[in-house]
Amino acid sequence: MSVTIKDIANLAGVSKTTVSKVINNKDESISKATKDKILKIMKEQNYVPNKLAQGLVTKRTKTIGLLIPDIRNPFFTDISRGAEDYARKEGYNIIFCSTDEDYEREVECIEMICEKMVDGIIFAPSSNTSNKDDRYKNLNTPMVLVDKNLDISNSKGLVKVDNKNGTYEATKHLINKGHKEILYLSGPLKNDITRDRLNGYLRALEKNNVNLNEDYIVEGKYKYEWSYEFIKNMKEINYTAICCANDLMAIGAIQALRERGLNVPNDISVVGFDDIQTAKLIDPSLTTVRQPAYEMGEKASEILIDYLKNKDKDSVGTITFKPELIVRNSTKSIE
Amino acid sequence: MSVTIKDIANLAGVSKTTVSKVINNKDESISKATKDKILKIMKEQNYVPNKLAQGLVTKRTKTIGLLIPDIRNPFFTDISRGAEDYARKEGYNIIFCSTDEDYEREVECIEMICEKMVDGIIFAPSSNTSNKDDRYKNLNTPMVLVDKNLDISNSKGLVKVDNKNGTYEATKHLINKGHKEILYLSGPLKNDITRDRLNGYLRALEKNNVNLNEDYIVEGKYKYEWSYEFIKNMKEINYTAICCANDLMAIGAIQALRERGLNVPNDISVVGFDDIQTAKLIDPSLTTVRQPAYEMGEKASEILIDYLKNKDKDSVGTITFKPELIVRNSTKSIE
DNA sequence: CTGAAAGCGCTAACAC
DNA sequence: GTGTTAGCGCTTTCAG
Repeated sequence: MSVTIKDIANLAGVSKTTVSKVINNKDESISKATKDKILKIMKEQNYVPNKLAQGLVTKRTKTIGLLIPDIRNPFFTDISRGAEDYARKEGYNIIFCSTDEDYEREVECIEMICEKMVDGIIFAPSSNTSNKDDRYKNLNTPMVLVDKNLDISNSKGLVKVDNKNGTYEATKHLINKGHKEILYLSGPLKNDITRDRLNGYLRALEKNNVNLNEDYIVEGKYKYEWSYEFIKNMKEINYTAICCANDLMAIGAIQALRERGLNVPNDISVVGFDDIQTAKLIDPSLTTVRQPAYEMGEKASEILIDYLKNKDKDSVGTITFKPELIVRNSTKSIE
Repeated sequence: MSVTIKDIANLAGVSKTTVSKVINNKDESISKATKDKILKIMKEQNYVPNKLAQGLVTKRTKTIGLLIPDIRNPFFTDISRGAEDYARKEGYNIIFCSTDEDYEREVECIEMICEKMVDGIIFAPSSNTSNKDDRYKNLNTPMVLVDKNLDISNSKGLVKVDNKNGTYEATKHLINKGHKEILYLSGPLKNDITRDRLNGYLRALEKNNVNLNEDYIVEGKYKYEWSYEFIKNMKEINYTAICCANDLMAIGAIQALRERGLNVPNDISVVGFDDIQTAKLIDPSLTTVRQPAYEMGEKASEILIDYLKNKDKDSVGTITFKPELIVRNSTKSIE
């Protein structure tokens, strides 16, 4: 069937060992003549070394597993691409699994992936995964966590984004533009990330001596439809700006305001969070907070591969990325 | 280090063979007692069979390679997820590689992936990849092509979308609404897909006895900025509808029309192609043509895995998916 | 400078 | 019902 190291050795009239050495560039001790000969034959025969066999003896497969909730979520799409690009540079491939935030699936996927002897795992746990759980305990495959921490012994680092800082900057931006009545549309507060974002809003008010009006904080859903309905049905619009926990909510709010005859940004300013593609395409384009997802993916790969290169290394701890405020046309100074 | 089949065999006081048989469910001939014992020990020891070793002897790794231009392109994101979901159901994992439409990278990635002994490859070639090239020729890994055909011997099928039919339906929709002056904004015509889409437009006119005005066909770029500038700078708006080769162009056109004081859909109707997320979020929401990317990914996986199950199977030939017209608020009957 | 031999963890005939 | 043996394609001591 396909050509093996043995075939090359026979053809070249040398031993497998010698061929192996040139494959792996451990050829200081091989004469130029035989080396060239082997190389030539390998090329002619279109030989590619079987990584399975290699991996079996070296215990390194040069592939890493990527576990994310859903590749279709743009945040994770970008993380994946970042991870892939860094990995490729280092000669690694990526096996990916979408877990749909499903606990059982996470466990299944980890098992599948470990069987394949990946060298390491980049894992973005679902928001429900409990820290208490010990199902990942027996794992000795090294892991880098993304976005959410887990108390596991083989973790080599955590890459996350400073959500609090994101809404902090967004809110500060509004305050700097003279807004003091700022509605905050939050996602479901049972979730850490959601709470961090809310805290950023609160902190920005506090730091800038803006009074907090509890009524301005509304817990909702991370959906266009939710914010649209909410704003549409509000009795009174007694604020000059809205800070939203994600872009979809911001876009829904803008649409509802428009239908109520209010202009964004002239009457009301709106900021979002995420910087989805739509943010720059709508009218007015949306001021929002971009998460450096691609860079985070790269970093996760980097930490994992660095560790793989030097297994004495300790966990790098938590690497926090700062989100970036992108100012567009949905926010405006008051008056 | 990690526990092997040998350890289990020793612990259970049986041979590796016996353990192997229960691992692979070839246990008709194993007594219930020993089977249970082995199972119990495997569980206790947290044993997972090493797929590398298995693969080395069975010649099947249960992983498939996925080669796409860019995972961040939503069309390919959805294809990937479809492929992944079907593959998982069948016990396969996916290694993915983004090629950035780069010819050299495609070749590199295929090589990397073949070394890892994937059982098959799902390949969406870059638009520039020439049929003439023979670099993929020596491959004996089976392949299913997506979106674009390639003349390779080991192809087991091609999954594509009927682009022509897509613009045909979109144009027909406009004609049905009474439009006769329909501007067509095309992408770069060197590309097959782009030409197919244009042909759909032409065919719809012809079939419905609408005169073709050559001036209505404009070759541009698949970008928001291009159509925005183009419409913004047009001397005369002498049409009642625009059919765009993708959604970004449609959205750019709508923005430019708005800035020229024209209302969509009251003054001008606009249709797009792709159904990106933004399409339903903008105001007015965009009538467009959705490509069944997820389903295409599933199908590609299905074809490949079917073949893997029965290697006598011939190529299934070309499977063509019909795009779906999604009618929203950017189109309206004339008068 | 090169090769023989052992072994990675597993499966698959074929005996017993 | 269960075990023996050979071998998948490769790397790695260790000799020569």
